Amino acid sequence: MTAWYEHANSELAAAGYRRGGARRAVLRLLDEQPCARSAVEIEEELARRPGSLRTVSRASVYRILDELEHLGLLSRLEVGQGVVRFEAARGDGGHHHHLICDVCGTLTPFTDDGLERAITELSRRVDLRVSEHEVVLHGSCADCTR
Amino acid sequence: MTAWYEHANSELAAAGYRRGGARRAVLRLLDEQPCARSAVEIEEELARRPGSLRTVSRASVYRILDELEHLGLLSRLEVGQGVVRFEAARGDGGHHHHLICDVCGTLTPFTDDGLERAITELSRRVDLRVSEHEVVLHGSCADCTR
DNA sequence: GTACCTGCAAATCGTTTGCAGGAAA
DNA sequence: TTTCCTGCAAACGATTTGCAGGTAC
Repeated sequence: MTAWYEHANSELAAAGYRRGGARRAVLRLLDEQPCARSAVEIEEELARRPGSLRTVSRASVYRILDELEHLGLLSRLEVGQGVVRFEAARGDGGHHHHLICDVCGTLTPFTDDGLERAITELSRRVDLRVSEHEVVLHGSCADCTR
Repeated sequence: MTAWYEHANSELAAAGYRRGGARRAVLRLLDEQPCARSAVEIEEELARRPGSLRTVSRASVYRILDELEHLGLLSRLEVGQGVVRFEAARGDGGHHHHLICDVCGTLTPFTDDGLERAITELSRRVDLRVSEHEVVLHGSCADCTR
């Protein structure tokens, strides 16, 4: 469990949410993920390991993801195939963007300082109060290109 | 009608597609758009002006968008609300990215050379053969911030 | 005990597909 | 006439919602 998990719990408590077993399971699973996951993936992963966590119904997974996103604890990522994925918003330390293989669908995170600088600068000049940004590079990964 | 419209028509002919009235109407509508549109928006817009273009069934809109995307004539954009939007891929001249107001949903195009340079450079070092990229800045627009 | 939390099943909504008639070549 | 193009309606799959029972406080 990382600082994000602790932070998420206190934010939830501060927002008046009660402790619910389903929510804790979703939080812990998301806390372990290296990259964004969809609601269906989360539901299946939780069902796959009844020992360590617990199963959570699909409706609850969606509701929980929605609450967490509204509290700013998750980042939403939409990329290909009309599926929405979420990942822990860990603040500056965990900020990254995504590479997606359009052949196999694999999602990989990456970071780039030059990119961040360019985005910070242009955010100042556009006619929008920018709260978040997201960059996705599409292509074919090493496995699929071979 | 722009060069893109002409180009799209010859690409379609070269790919062996016949001339269909529905496809021409979708092409012309997309040719007029300043920014990405969803299938539903396209269907409604076509139905709204029976004089200049013609109505096209929703299924055909989806099929046509799919064909055009596979021929590289359209760029796909997924941003918020689980809706897929498409816009004419006009080549270097028309390359741009998007600002989205998370309050009212308005989509606005923008361009930035510094951003493009940063992306070109990082595309070289990542483990993906990059074919496209997309940048979205989220926030609240001037109207919604006031 | 009250108000929130959860699961189930039904409802939505964007998108896709099967099929039959109409149009282009 | 052959093959493609379209529309309609049904099918699909992700997401949302209504409702009833369970749980935190």
